[in-house]
Amino acid sequence: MAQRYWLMKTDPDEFSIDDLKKRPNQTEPWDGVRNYQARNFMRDDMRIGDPVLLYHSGKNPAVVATARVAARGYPDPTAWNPASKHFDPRSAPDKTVWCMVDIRLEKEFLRPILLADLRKIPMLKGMTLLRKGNRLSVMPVTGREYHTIVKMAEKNK
DNA sequence: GCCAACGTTGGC
DNA sequence: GCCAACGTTGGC
Repeated sequence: MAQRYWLMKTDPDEFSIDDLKKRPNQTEPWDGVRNYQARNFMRDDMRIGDPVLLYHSGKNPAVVATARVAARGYPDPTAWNPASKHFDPRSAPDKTVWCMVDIRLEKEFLRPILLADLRKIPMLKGMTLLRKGNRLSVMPVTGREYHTIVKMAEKNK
């Protein structure tokens, strides 16, 4: 299969790039995703080494870094932990409903690339992220989209 | 803080 | 199987 590229959202109040930086190997299991489409991408399509754009939602929404898939899809144990806010009683260790991948930080952007700025780039007009009402937290991006955004970040010195 | 858009649930 | 009601996401 051709190289795949991804964009993954996180609410920085929950888990931000600064949290990711502090993790061992700057790697984190991407737990807590509770959307079937996003789960299917992680379970079925993401491969180790796939490039990922890391996105902060909320205030000043922006792409903040590049990252890599560091582990293929595997069961998300928070789903059967009653103490977790992402607990789902339908899930169990022997009956997985939810999956996650590991994400390793690659390079933090010197300056975040704001969503508002992405909207100004004609090349990015078709991006899933920019679609009205988009709520997916894990989504594919094209290679052209990925490289366009990385170049914007490199220029932003 | 508001609200549009979306996904899920549950009654029928 | 339909669809109204509800809860959540997330931009503004």
